[in-house]
Amino acid sequence: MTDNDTVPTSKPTSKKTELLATAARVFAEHGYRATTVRRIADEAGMLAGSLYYHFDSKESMLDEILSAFLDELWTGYDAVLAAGLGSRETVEALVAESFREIDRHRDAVAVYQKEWRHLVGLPRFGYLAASQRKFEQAWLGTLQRGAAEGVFRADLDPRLAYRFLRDTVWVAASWYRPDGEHGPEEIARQYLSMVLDGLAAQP
Amino acid sequence: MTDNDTVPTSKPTSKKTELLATAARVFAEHGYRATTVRRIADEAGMLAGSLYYHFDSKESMLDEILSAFLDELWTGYDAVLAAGLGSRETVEALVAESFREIDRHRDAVAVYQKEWRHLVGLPRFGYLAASQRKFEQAWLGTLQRGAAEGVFRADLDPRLAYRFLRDTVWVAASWYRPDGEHGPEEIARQYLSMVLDGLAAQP
Amino acid sequence: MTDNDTVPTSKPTSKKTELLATAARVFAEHGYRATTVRRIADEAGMLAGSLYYHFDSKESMLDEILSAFLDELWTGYDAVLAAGLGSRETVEALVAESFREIDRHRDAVAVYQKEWRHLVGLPRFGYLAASQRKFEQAWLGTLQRGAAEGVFRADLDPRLAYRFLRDTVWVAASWYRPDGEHGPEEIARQYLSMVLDGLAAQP
Amino acid sequence: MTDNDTVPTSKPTSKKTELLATAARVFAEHGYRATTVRRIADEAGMLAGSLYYHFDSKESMLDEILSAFLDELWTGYDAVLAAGLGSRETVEALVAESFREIDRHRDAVAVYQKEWRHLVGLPRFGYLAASQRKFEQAWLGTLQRGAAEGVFRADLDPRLAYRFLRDTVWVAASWYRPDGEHGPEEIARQYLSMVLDGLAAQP
DNA sequence: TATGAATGAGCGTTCATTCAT
DNA sequence: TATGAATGAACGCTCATTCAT
Repeated sequence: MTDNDTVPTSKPTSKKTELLATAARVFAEHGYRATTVRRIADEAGMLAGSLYYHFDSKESMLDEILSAFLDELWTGYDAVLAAGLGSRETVEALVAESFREIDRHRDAVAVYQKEWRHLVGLPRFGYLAASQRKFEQAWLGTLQRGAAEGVFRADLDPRLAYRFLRDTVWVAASWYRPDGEHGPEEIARQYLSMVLDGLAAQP
Repeated sequence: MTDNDTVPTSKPTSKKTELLATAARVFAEHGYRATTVRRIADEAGMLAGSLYYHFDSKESMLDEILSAFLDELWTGYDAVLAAGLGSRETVEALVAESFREIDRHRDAVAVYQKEWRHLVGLPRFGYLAASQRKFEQAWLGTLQRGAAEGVFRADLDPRLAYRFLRDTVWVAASWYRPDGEHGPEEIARQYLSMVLDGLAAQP
Repeated sequence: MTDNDTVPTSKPTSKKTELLATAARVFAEHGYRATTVRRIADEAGMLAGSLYYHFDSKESMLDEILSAFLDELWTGYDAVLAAGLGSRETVEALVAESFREIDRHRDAVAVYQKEWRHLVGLPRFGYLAASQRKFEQAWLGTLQRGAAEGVFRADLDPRLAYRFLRDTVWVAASWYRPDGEHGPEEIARQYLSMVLDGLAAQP
Repeated sequence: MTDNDTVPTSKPTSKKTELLATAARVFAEHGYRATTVRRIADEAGMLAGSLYYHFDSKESMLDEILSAFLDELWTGYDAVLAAGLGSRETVEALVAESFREIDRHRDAVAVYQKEWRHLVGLPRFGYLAASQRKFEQAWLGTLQRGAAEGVFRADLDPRLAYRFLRDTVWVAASWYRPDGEHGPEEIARQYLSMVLDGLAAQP
């Protein structure tokens, strides 16, 4: 019996996963283009060339970061959408889920926000466009359903309301840092309060 | 009498101004880093080296684009702030002014949004930090004044409300395109309606 | 038993050292400014960009060439100055050491001669000025000591004599090529004879 | 009667001559390659392109600077050589003439010293090689005649003595600045004393 | 698995030069 | 005579990528 027989007991975050986390952090901080693969390697304690044992290219790192994030996002979103909630409860649950994803994938979200516009046209990143279509259907559909039911205001351009809601939530990724008093649930609660009831005092 | 006799009545946009508009457009579309000076020159119909007759560097183009935008922005903001309006009217006027600036400097705003985080630490762009401090004072002060006067809700974290409002307005630059039905004033009106009164139907 | 069995006995001049020798040769021949890094790379059998694996910049090549030369020069000079020789013997030993350095670092000396005036003001090359001050102290001090002791003529402007001696020796680097009959020791001997006793026939 | 009628009374240094003096000064200070034509134009108070009304190229400025200097040098040298002096007096007169030329054409001499090696191979500057051949004949011949006559030491390699004398005089151009006490004649006198009689005290 | 060394395409920039005005 | 604007070639340098070891 040798050491090789033992199963690793520490959580099996593979080297690859660690490298992706490092890359995501640097991409988020400096932008994808401005990040050199040498910089990623430095922060990972290896030489630039060595990364190519783990990844085909810098672009494939970006690809894996974004698709991993979107996979998790849709796992959460799909669960909400399948739960058969009312339209207001659906919006609340989607917003809460969004802030939870921002909390868990902050770097990936920041990278996504910065880069999707330049990537969406590339064949390799075709899934971004697909995700965005599905995303818009989910949100816009919920808002329109709510407007028809009298839960949401009917006097607003639904597309404008959709963009307002979408941007308002996701831009938070650029500054949101979890701390003692503002966990993702608390941020979500306050955001929902602002978005649904407005900033103006009730008369 | 021929056209040649007339003095040009359209403002004589200098070559430099035209080049800055071209550069801003390309920066906005592809990002500052990803934009090559050869690309800018191509779109301006000249060779890359020729740009250096008009500008010291690629960075100085960016500088001129951003500072021209901020100068105009503050001209508008300062007028609003000096008008002695009530806090709600001030917010309405600032939002309207913001959409007007987005309309007139769409490319510059997009560049600003994408790049300020990487620029704010550079000595040359120190004015960005100064502008941001002044910006926060203006908005946050107005929101707090309104909360104290009972015009805005007092149960919200004012910093969160400030960020919400700020992001919500400026992110619009990334998708807003003026068209027949949605001029900047109309967009501002609808945004204000959402932001102040919320998306939920009134009970 | 083949050649492959023998351990290389020649000192293993590193790639970096070889590249510096190549660079020094090209700098000496064409001047630092007129030398392109592509030219150096060509002569080293690589591409221009590859040089940057070994060096930070063209300027750092120059820096390493000059500081390596000055280090060796001062090793020799310091040994002479510490030997406690008489003033005439000190001059003779310094001249001999100088020609030995010219012989071993001919390219570096030529580069030094051509470029020091443009470099001495740059912070990076501050050590050039320090070296020159120390150099002048060593030579001028020795000449003045010899004049006081009656070994050297006392009717000459010492600063003029210093410059005369300094230039006279080092300019030789621009034409000196070692050959069978004129090794550095022989050149030094004849130079000393001219410098100390003059060209005129003794009456 | 108008101002236009007056004949210029100041010496008619043409614009071209002024520009050449400016160019020579900048070439001497920074080197030919490192000098931009824009810099010359700046110092002359015009734009770079304007220089091309006066000169064909940057190289032609260099050409005119060097050939003007050599013309004057040879006027002086030829007069000395034609005077039928003894060999020692010839050497003394040539040295004195050299320092006079250094005094009057300091910039041109400095440029010559720095650049001749890179120019001598170019067809346009073929006259440099011709001048150098003639120069060597004049000096070497005089030294050899003097050695044969017993005026100069016969135990020295004449070529070495020639180079020693040549370099020793002309390198002075790199540091010589005329002042109250050291005019060209005084410098020449002291140099001749060192060169002919040596630095050592007479026994 | 990782390294050391190199590649090659492309980047921002410089600069001598041209030329219509 | 001089200017303003442009050209085009070349420069120093960067960087994603490759590959023998």
